[in-house]
Amino acid sequence: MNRERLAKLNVKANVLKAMAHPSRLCIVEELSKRERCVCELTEMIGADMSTVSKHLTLLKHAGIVADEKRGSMVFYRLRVPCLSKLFETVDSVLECSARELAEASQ
Amino acid sequence: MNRERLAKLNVKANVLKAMAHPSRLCIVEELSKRERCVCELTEMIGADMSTVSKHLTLLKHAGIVADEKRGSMVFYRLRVPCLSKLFETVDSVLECSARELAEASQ
DNA sequence: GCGTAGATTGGCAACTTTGCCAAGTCGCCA
DNA sequence: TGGCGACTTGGCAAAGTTGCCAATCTACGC
Repeated sequence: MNRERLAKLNVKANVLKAMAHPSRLCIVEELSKRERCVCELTEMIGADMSTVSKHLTLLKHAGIVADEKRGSMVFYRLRVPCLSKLFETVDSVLECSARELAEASQ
Repeated sequence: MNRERLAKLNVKANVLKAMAHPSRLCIVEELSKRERCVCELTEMIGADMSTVSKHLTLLKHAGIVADEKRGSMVFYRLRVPCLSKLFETVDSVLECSARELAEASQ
C-alpha cells in the first residue's frame, strides 16, 4: 500500500472512529436535529460533564462538530449539514443482518 | 437515556467501529469494487495474514462482509450492496475541513 | 471582590484494541 | 499418507480508549 493512500485511509478512519461510540453517536444524532449546549447533552447522556466535554473535543478535532461560546454556555452544532446518508448506511447494514436472522429462524 | 435507545446506539456504534480502522476501511473499499480472497487482501495491506484474518472476522461479526469458502481459499464480499453513501459522508466531512483550512490561510 | 454555574483540562486506573508469533485446521495434489 | 498452501485461532505484550475525580478557567450576578 502506498504512503498517500495510507494517509487518506487514516484520516477517513479517524472520522468514523470519532462517531464509533454510543455516547458520541447519540450526540451526533441529537445535533443533527438542532444545536445543543454541553449541559443539555450531559443530561441526555447521563455521564459526568467532563466526560461529555472530552467526547465533544474529540468530535471537534475530527471536524464533525463546531462550537460557539455564548455567555457562559458553549453551544455545539454539526459542521456538515447532513449526516443522514451515513445513518442510512449503518441502518441498511443492520436491516440486512435482521433480515438474515429472520430467514434463518423460519 | 432509556435502555432501548442505548442498545440501538451500541449496535450502530459497533458497525461504525468495525470500519474505523485504516486496514479495515481499505478492505471495505476494495470489496466495494469486487470480492477478494484473504491472500489478496493480505498482500494489499502488507500485514501478517493472521492480522488480516482477524480484521475480516471482526467485519463479519459486524454484518458488513460475508465469506465463502471455495476450495482451499476463502472469498470475502460486502453484504450490503453499496457503501458509497457512507464514503460520501466521510468525504464531505473532510472536504469541509479542507475548505476551512484553505480559507483560514488566505 | 466573591460565589456559583457552565465548561475544560490533567491525571490516572480499568479496560479494549492491535498485531505479531506459534500452533492448529482444512483442502488438494503427488 | 505426506506435504504444502490457504486460512483461523490462542496467547500475549504494547498501545490506545474510556470515564471518573479533582483542579482550573470563565462569565455572570450580587
